[in-house]
Amino acid sequence: MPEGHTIHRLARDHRQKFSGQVVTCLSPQGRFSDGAAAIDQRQLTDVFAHGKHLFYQFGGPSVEIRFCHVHLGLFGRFRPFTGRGQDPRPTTRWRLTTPEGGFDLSGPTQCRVVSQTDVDQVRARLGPDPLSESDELQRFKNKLSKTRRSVAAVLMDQSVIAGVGNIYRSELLWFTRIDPFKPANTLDDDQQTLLWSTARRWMRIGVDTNRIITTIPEGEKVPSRMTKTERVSIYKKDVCPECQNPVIIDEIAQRKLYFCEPCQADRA
DNA sequence: TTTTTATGGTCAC
DNA sequence: TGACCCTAAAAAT
Repeated sequence: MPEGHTIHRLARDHRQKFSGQVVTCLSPQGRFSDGAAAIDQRQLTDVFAHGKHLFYQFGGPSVEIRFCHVHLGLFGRFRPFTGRGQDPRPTTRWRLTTPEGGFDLSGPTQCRVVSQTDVDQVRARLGPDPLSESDELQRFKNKLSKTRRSVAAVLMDQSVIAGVGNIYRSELLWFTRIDPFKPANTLDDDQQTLLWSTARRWMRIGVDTNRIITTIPEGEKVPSRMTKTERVSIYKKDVCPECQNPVIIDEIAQRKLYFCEPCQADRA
């Protein structure tokens, strides 16, 4: 489920539900036993996200601040529960419980207890996040102008733009009518700006709805009911909604890119 | 029932 | 570029 919007939504939900509370932590699977013990019975003081990375901050009186760093990867998943919850499935890496409820985490690429320094190091490697409150358009432009790699490859590079994943990538390139193979440093100012502002707009919708929706015109309200096919324009589609030509599937940066050749023919 | 696929990322060569 | 890690649901058989 995870592109950046999912992670930011999780941060918001978990912060609202659990921060301020003293939590019980376990690792039913066993692979996170030491980490869980290190944060067990501590107070959760904050939860925040940067790109696809999630950070849980633990304080408590007169103890060193610790963080749990979570990255869901492709398979990671949170399952919330109320009350005491069911017996965890055996793959549950981390169970966090408060008196009202908690969550089970399974399948993450990363789930480790780390220091403030570690958090800073992870974040230093990440590029600007379209979901950060401050608008980092200029940083994004600088990153783009420094590489000759294709724009399709670069949009998946978390050090260039943190949080965009494979669906948003295809959708962004189609919406902006940019040729996916165009070198990133040949984009003009309008293209750079449109990519960034569209990512910001879509991903904020993504956090609010907990879904990837890229078909709402700017300024319009998101309908309460939308089918899967209505939510995106090009990803996993057979034909281009603009010109009806067949959608091309190609692998760029190890992931399937969906695009329309005639509509995105703006070669450098 | 088995195989494939998925919104991700790292490391070695 | 390929090998590998992680898990679960959908698709194929």
